[in-house]
Amino acid sequence: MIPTTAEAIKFFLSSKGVKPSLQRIKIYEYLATNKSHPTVDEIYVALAAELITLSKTTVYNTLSLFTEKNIISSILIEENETRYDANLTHHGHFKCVKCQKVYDFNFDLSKRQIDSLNDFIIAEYHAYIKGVCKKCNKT
Amino acid sequence: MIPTTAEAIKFFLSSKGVKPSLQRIKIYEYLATNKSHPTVDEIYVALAAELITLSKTTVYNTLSLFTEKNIISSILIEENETRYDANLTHHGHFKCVKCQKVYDFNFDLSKRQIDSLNDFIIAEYHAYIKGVCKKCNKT
DNA sequence: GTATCTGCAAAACATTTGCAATTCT
DNA sequence: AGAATTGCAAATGTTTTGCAGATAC
Repeated sequence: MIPTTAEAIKFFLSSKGVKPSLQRIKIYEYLATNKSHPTVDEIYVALAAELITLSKTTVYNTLSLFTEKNIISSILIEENETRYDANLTHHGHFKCVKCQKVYDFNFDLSKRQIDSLNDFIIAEYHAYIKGVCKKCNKT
Repeated sequence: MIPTTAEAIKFFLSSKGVKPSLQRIKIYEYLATNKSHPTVDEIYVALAAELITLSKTTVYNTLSLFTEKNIISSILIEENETRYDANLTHHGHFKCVKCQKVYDFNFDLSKRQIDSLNDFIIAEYHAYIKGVCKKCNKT
């Protein structure tokens, strides 16, 4: 399960070899409680209200560190924006080209046998779909 | 089949409603004959030798136009680099984190039933995997 | 008190935009 | 000539880097 309380996050980050500074805890907490797959900017804007000295550099540093340590994963759906996800279970992402929202969908590419990749070492599986979501489709 | 001769490309682009200028033909030809999923820069550098007045703006314009008209597709595997592919059949991409090469693999996400996306309109399917390729794994 | 972490300012890239020159018919 | 295309130069936006000050153990 993904930890969501400050205490649990503190413990979780420590267990991954990351010192749980206030900034790091808050950034992880934001990712864990907002399943919106936010961009760096979204995280920065949301947290800057509370952490008034927060810099974007710290957000970048922290997200890179988390990604390296396999604490979160980065997802690519749109050019020139990287999004982040605290949910490390295998799943796909759907981006609505109208409302820009990113939805999760149930799909595990790792369960598929892919013959042409025999003898390849696989580190990450990603699946994404673009289109128009149910809501936007109605309007 | 993907056209690869200048004549065939000329005809193909016209059939898609795109005027076949020299630059456009050369850019399409590069994509059709180099299955390396090149970046904008790779295309530009490769063609600038021959088309000495070629500008990167034209490469950008042309690739955007091709993507809009569904003549090619853009693929995202790495942050801050968009790659392009003239092969429009459904398939996945594998990027080797050592040699940086991008391989195709056989996989068609569109054939999978994804229940959580019922009533969603789907425009594009993408699957990509990162890891270490067979060759790099041996060395 | 020494390592690490944070954050400002500047740099580095990829991509886009405005616009003038060129090309095609 | 008129419309579309090309390409230069400048602008934009995201991410990275260098470094100084702050913080933690």
